[in-house]
Amino acid sequence: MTAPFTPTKAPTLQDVARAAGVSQITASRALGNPGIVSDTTRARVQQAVIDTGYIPNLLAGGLKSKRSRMVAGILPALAVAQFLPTVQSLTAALAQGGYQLLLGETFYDPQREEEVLTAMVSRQPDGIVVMGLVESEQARNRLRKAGIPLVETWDISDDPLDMVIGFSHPQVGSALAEYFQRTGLQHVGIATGSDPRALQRRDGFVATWGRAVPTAVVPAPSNLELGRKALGELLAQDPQLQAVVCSSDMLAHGILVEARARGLRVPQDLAVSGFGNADFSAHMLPSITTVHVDGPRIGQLAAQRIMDRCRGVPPQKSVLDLGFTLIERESTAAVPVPLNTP
Amino acid sequence: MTAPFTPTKAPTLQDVARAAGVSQITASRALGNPGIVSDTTRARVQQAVIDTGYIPNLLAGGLKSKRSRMVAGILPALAVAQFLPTVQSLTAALAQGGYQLLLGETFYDPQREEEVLTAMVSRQPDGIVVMGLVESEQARNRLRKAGIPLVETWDISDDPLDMVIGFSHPQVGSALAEYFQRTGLQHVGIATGSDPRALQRRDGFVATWGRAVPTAVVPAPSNLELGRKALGELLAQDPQLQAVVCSSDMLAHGILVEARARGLRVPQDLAVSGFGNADFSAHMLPSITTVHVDGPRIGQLAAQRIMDRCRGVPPQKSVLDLGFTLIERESTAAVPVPLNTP
DNA sequence: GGGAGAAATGATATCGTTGTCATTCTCAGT
DNA sequence: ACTGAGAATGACAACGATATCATTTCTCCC
Repeated sequence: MTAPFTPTKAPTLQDVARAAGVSQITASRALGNPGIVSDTTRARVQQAVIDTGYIPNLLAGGLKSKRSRMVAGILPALAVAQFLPTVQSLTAALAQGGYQLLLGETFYDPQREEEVLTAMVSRQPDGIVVMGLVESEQARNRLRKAGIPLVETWDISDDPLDMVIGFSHPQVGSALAEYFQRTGLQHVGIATGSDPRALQRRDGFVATWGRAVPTAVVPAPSNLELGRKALGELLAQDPQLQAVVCSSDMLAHGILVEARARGLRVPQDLAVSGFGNADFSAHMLPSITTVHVDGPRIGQLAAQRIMDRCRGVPPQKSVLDLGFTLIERESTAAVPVPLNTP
Repeated sequence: MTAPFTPTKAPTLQDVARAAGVSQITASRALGNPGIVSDTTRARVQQAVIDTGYIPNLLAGGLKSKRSRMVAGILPALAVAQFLPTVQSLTAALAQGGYQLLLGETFYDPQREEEVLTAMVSRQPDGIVVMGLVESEQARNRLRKAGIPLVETWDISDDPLDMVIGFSHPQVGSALAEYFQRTGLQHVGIATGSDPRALQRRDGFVATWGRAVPTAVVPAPSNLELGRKALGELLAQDPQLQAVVCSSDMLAHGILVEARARGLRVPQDLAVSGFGNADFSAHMLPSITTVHVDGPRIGQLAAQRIMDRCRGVPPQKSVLDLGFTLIERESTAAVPVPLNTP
């Protein structure tokens, strides 16, 4: 029978203070608010920290100060590649400010979302960053009451819980529809993941396109294999298919592969577009036309907004539309009508 | 001048106890140790929780109980795709046990590693999971003293800090060398990321191969573009190049693309292998020969070991070699000698 | 030299929970 | 009815830091 793991007794601020010959509270100030202690005291405390190997207990500090210096980051799944640059820049920006990221995955499941959010809130994060919007109405209510600074990202909303940094998915769909309208291609299909934002882009596309189009919906998160299958489905729906609009670059990649397997040339026989501007898209053969969104900036801004708010900076405009850019590349380059036609 | 954000006064256990008409400590037990309170009391407390909207403060609980119910997860960067399945299964397994993941990125930088680990330790995690081994000697010392359950993963080690779950990178390199030796190909090159484990695989390859090979080292994390460039470098070093061994599937993918750009057929003119068995590898044209490692299992085992240790289960064998599998696919399929030759 | 004001330090209470020990209550067994 | 074991509950202190208010020490200027 072994005793459960218990941390070996670590030195506390009390030990540091004793070693430095000052009171505990002075030691606390020397570390947390160095400006208000004398130079000699500060030096003595700093030396004592080194001697004792003291590492502050942020749980204890956070309990009293109500600043946990943690931020919750919630996303559907790490496998959703489009969010990774955002999460990466978020952690980096937070780390710089002394904050850490608490990670939660919802798997596009409202119930999981509620559980994850409750688990997060109980850890008293100083802020919450959500990839996408908070779906569950119950979760929305609880978050409103919790009053924790919150940033919803990768979307915009009429009814934000707090702050929103993103762009309009219907507009993306609409822009893609306009782009393909200019190509003059008639037989356009859609391959889309089943997540809410991808479906919004599809709806935006269809609305602007003006008529129904063959569609293959694959479960999110999408991948290359699903892209290959999707092309089969779309060709079954319309053997004269000329173009496929995809909800992710990996899906578009799958279309590319399957097209080659079937002897279809891209873009001559089939035009393909993606979404997200993945790091591989510019370097494929053919390179993939896609929609670029500044993911790292989203993460960086979210981190900044939350840290600002904790420092007492008044809230800025709460809905920030970062927009998007359609990047035309080889996978749709055989367009008969030039892009800049008015 | 706005006041800094402060959480609105949330109901505490005290409020729940008052609402339920019991003492605070009984309320605590009703929630944390339901077996030892009477059925009626438990029901009253649970109702009070709902009425008040109580969410426990795990910071406070953790301070006293010395159980933060958080686990630190440290990886070089989220952009290193091979770790994602591990992190994903880790968060999932931890969430199931009521634990949350604190994320830290080191960017292959020992100093960052130290900073990140200090930041983590100060949040009193119940365990730490590191992708790879802890590099910095100073960090290793501090972690030894901290006495926190720790799992190093994706590698094995003679001198583990605590627990290790992974496999031998030199052995991977060696297995690849043996495989390519059976093919009879003479002109083999290596395209590798600059991270320590990729370099170990390279060294293992070279040791078994028996002589120096053309090598292109690209900065980690690797991507498709770097793979394309690497093929150029390797062809410059050896115009008769017949095969490229890559340190990641994305790098191999880049080789594939660049080969096509140069009119080289894979595998007839150039054999290519990767590492990691990315989700796209099996579905490419040609599919990519690669080395498979059970990433999700690593995450799941790491979570289990740490949670077990917190529950008092005695430490198991501290070094666990999960091995790896070489998966032969089309990108090396034109081998003249059958794979199973003794 | 005296006193005002700032700088530096300290004492005490507190954050919200759980561990420990003490107390009350219930009920079977004699 | 009495004892004692066990169940159920409670009182109190403590976790390790910071907020608040109080006190001491120093500096500077008239």
